[in-house]
Amino acid sequence: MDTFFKQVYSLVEQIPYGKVVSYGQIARMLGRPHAAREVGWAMRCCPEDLPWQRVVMVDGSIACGVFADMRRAILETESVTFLPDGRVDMTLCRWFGNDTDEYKR
DNA sequence: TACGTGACTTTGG
DNA sequence: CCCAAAGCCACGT
Repeated sequence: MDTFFKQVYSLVEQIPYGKVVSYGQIARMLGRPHAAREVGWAMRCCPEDLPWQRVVMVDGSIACGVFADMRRAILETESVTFLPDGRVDMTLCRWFGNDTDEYKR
């Protein structure tokens, strides 16, 4: 992992089953609190090995894209808790790094 | 090298 | 509470 990009992939791969993380959250973990868009850029590459569907907006809503509906379906399959609004329950499913707590507000 | 764009976040009206 | 605008970082052209 030499690039921010690679770090994003590694981090997303570490997201446990039934958990989700926001773009800004990831960016903050990697030391780029304002690089949320970059995370989205990395996701745009859509590696099949990458569970990018677990990466959502900070408010729990699914990111843009024609696959938005599909992503929601996948997350439901992942046993992720959804709110009646159609958003992920970040309160219960937000995943924090293993030990890093620097990104905690 | 410079400008434009984007699967975001936060703050203000 | 909802809508709009600004800010930030990296890649593509």
